[in-house]
Amino acid sequence: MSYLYLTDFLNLKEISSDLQQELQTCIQVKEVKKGEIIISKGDLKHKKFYVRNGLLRSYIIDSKGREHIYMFAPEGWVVSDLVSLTGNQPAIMFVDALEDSTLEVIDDERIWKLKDRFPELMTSESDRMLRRIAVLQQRVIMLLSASAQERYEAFLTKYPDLIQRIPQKMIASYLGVTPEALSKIRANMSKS
Amino acid sequence: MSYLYLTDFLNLKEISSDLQQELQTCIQVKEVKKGEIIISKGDLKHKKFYVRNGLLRSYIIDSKGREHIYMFAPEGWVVSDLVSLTGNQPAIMFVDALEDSTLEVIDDERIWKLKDRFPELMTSESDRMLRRIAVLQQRVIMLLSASAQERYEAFLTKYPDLIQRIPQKMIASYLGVTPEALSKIRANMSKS
DNA sequence: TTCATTTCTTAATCTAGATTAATGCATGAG
DNA sequence: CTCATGCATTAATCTAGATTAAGAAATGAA
Repeated sequence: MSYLYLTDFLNLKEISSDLQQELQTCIQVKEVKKGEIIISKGDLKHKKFYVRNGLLRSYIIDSKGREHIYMFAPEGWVVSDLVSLTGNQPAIMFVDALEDSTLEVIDDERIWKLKDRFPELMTSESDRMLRRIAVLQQRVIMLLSASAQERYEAFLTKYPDLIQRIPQKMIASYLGVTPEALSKIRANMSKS
Repeated sequence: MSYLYLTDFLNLKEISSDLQQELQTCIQVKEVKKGEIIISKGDLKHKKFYVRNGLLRSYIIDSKGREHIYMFAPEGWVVSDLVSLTGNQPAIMFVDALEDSTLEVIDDERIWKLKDRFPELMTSESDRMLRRIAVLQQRVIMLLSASAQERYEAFLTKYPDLIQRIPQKMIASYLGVTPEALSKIRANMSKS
């Protein structure tokens, strides 16, 4: 039954049964509990994870010991420390589960080898990268130009379904403000 | 003589003369003067530009009329409003020249058509996207976790050659601070 | 259920960086 | 060369959001 998820992961409408079968050997299903850490800073052979269901987050811990959330990954998203991973570097981020989740561990090297025979894999990867760039671009623009309240409002609009699933203090961290500041903003907003 | 540049753009060591010839038809050299605007917000059929030499920047203008620099593009870089471009949307950014520059205007649709015959084009594009993601990731992390001074110091380290070429107020804009704040930071730094 | 641990909220301060404003310097156009 | 416009600097204020602290509400483990 995981064919469905793979197709989704690859963002391909049509997928040949040949490719389907090959891809089966490139993924491995993994169940994780809420709170479980999947990638730690320093990990060397970390992986890419497709979220079948549940919710993950990736975050850094800065030099002063503060946590900053880089992204959330609900169902359908892929998380990893992409930059470290492709550069064969130790991870600089942590990834953990905010909910019990079902993941597909992606064996990227194996998929890489299929690219000659299935060029559509390249297209799919480009698509996914472009979407990541779009998210990051928007994030940079918001951090540069919008107030804390504006960033929160944009988050509400963009990810309305995530609000109920993520503790406020983590949304605050994602937005680059303290939990206290976000609380004040919310109080203000509900007044007017 | 522009073969050299194309090869560089594609990030390929070896390039077949067949591909080389095809690529010639996909680029067009363009000279721009300092101050010239190359992409404006709202533009529909905007392009991708490879900077052969010179220096460009891309920036947005927010709802309050403030300018925020999204990136600088010195020689060897590619600029465009990538997200809008691939989504066939009107540009949300401006791109202009900070120095007289020589550009290669890239006809992406035409290159796209070559991808079946030259799969190495896909690899090259993926590489470039990944590097863009790496830059954006670092930018988000800095904006979330570092003080204005720390961001400036990181900029100095990462782009030492750009300092002399870019007015201070534009570096300030890139870092997300006012020119006055950056000036104070620099005064502080030179004291100690 | 009960207790302990987080999370959220409110409030009093504090501070990095914004705003405003004035001055001296470059730089480029004529 | 001269003037005008924009750039960098300094300084006086102001403010969004940080910090600190404490209590209330929610969550979770035993």
